[in-house]
Amino acid sequence: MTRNKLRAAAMRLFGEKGYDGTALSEIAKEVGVKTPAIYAFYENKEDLFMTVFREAMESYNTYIQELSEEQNMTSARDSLYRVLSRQYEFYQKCPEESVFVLRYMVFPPAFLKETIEEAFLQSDELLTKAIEELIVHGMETEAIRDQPVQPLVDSFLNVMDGLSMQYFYYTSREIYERKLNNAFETYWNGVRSNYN
Amino acid sequence: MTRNKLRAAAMRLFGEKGYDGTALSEIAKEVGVKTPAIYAFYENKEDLFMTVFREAMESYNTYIQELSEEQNMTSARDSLYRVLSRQYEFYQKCPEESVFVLRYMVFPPAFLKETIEEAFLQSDELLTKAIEELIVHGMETEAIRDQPVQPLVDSFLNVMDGLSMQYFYYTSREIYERKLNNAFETYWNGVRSNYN
Amino acid sequence: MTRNKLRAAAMRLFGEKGYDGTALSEIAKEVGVKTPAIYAFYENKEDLFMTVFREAMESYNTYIQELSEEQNMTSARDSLYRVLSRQYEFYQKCPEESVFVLRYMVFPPAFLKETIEEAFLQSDELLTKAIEELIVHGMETEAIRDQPVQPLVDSFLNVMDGLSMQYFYYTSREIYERKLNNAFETYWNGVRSNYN
Amino acid sequence: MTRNKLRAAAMRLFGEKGYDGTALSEIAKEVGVKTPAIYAFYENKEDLFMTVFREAMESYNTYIQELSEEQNMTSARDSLYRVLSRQYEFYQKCPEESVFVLRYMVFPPAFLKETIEEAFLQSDELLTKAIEELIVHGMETEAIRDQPVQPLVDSFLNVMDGLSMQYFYYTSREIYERKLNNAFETYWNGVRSNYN
DNA sequence: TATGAATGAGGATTCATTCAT
DNA sequence: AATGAATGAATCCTCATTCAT
Repeated sequence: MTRNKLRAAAMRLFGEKGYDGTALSEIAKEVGVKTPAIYAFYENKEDLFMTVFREAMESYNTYIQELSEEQNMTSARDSLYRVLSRQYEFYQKCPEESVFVLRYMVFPPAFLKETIEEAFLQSDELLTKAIEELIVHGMETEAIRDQPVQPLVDSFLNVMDGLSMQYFYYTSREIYERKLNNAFETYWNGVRSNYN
Repeated sequence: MTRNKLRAAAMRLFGEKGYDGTALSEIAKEVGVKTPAIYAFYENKEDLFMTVFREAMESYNTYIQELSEEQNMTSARDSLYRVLSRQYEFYQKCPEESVFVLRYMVFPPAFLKETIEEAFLQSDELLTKAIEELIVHGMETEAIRDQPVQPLVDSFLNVMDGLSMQYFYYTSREIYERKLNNAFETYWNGVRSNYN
Repeated sequence: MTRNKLRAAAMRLFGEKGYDGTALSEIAKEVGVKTPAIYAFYENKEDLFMTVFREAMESYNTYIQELSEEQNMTSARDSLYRVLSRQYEFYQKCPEESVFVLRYMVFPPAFLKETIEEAFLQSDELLTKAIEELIVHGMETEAIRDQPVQPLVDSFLNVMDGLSMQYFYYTSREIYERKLNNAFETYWNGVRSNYN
Repeated sequence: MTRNKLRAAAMRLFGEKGYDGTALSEIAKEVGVKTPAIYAFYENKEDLFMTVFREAMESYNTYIQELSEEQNMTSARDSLYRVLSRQYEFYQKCPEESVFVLRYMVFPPAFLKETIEEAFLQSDELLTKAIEELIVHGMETEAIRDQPVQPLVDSFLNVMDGLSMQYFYYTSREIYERKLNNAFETYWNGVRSNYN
């Protein structure tokens, strides 16, 4: 119980204030426990952080994995849009995990640099593959103009990354949703075939 | 002299390791001076940080401002592309400033949250206006299909933000350049008129 | 069972790393038990230490006591030599007890200073008496030159103390045995009568 | 100034209470300074300890070195006796250094084991050589019976080691001096020639 | 302008100990 | 007899900051 509450508090605080900006005492206090209690569950600050990091990554990867699984029946347009809105959903449902992942993906603490690079590459590959399938499927059904696939994947990922950043500095829901839709629409215009 | 060296070192270190992760002693050491020397030039850590922050923002804003100024003669396509490549140039020429701006734009330390939000909004407005002009110009010359402007601006900014993030986690130059070109091409495809 | 294993582990670790340098958790771990289990058998760290201390002293004293008991039949030379070799035997058979006794005899933790001084004096007296008897016996049989007894006792104890220290910093068996024999030989030369 | 006072306080406290039993705060308090001030002069606790250790060793070695230098004119008996009384002098003049050296020679903290063994061997060799010269000199002048040298060196060192230990647990000056004289007398009886 | 000395505040971590189970 | 959870006290150490020089 305490173990999990600690994990949750750590996720939130590390995400919000950074590794160095978060004192173990704050995490403990948030859980209603004294600092040394943390050491009953985690070896040290790094260990707590790593545990949280792994959990956040897993949570994020799970969400990505599920993309490939539900793609099937829907149109390419819908399923690509679905990717963006699922990402948005994830940010809303798991704001702590999201901030955490984003923060440490881009600005890992020194001791995590390598681990994170690996985790990132792995995650990136998964996502790339999922998007690729959707796009290929779109070409097969002629929703997307026939053309080299990689550029379309690249630019879709670019849209996603852009939306990631923007989620965190446009706090207004409406503005974000507008941006999401507009970004997607332009992307779709750029890739779709002229038949529909 | 020392004052400037301190600013530069602070820029680099605050950017790389974060506000809390950077000790004044590290900054001093990088400059070859003892910690208390810092206090001859800056009131305290926050002051040093703020100075650096203002400088980075100014550097970034200058680069944006210049966008509007040189837009004129070239085609809309070229000038939009120019925006992306200038951003890229900025990242390459001023990597310290870039990391710094990106980091504190997205993850400001608590005491800076408000200041940064203002600075961000201001900067964002500048950029938005500049892009808007380019796009309107593009429509006037019929390079861009006639349509509401805001969505095109939104999605261009989205492309830019995406490229920002990607610059920091795709370390390979080639990959990044490919991604930049692909993102732009898709964007352009999505907005251009069918005449060219 | 556990009680004894704890005692043994404590003996070894307190002897090797000192009172302050040994954490209860180490002792527990060596026994394969969690720290609080110690409190089922011992009141606290001091109590455990004292128990161990008493045991080590008893073990040491027993060995000394036995000296007097077997002295009888043999020649003075042999029985004095026997004292040194029995001390050596003790070090080899009970290395933990030996280190422990030596360490806390010379460097008792503050809270034990008085207790240990008493224990030491008592032990010293026992030993002194035993040696004295051997020497007197040696004079009676004219193996040892007739002369005041105390100086001979003093210097024999000095030889013993010297060998104690040396045992702990000359790790090589051979060197130690050589030193033992040489020390004894010189001593014997210094005290023996000229008849043999 | 503070640096030296710290060294002195550390010498005393480390010697008296052991490495783990001595808190930096105690050392600081003895000097009339707050704990962090220590870090202006020493890297950390180990560094302070090592500095003190080196100083104590040097002090001890110097004393040994001087033995060889003044040996010349005096009789072998006098110069050997001189060694013991100089050792005694050293204990009295530099009680802190003495306790320190003895304690860590016999019971080094784990992180010092190797360093100390080296230091010890080196010191031991110096001393051995010095004693050897005195004894050889004694044989040349026929004060000492002609015989193999090593045993006489061994047993003299044994006497010295014995007196080391005894100095620390016989607190009475008179008793110690008696023991010193008696030990020496017996030793000398054991080695001297019969001519004098 | 720069430094050495010093400090208060705070941070991670260890440890002996307690208590409910 | 043994453990998991928790804590108070203390330890080493870092850091921003001050001040006299």
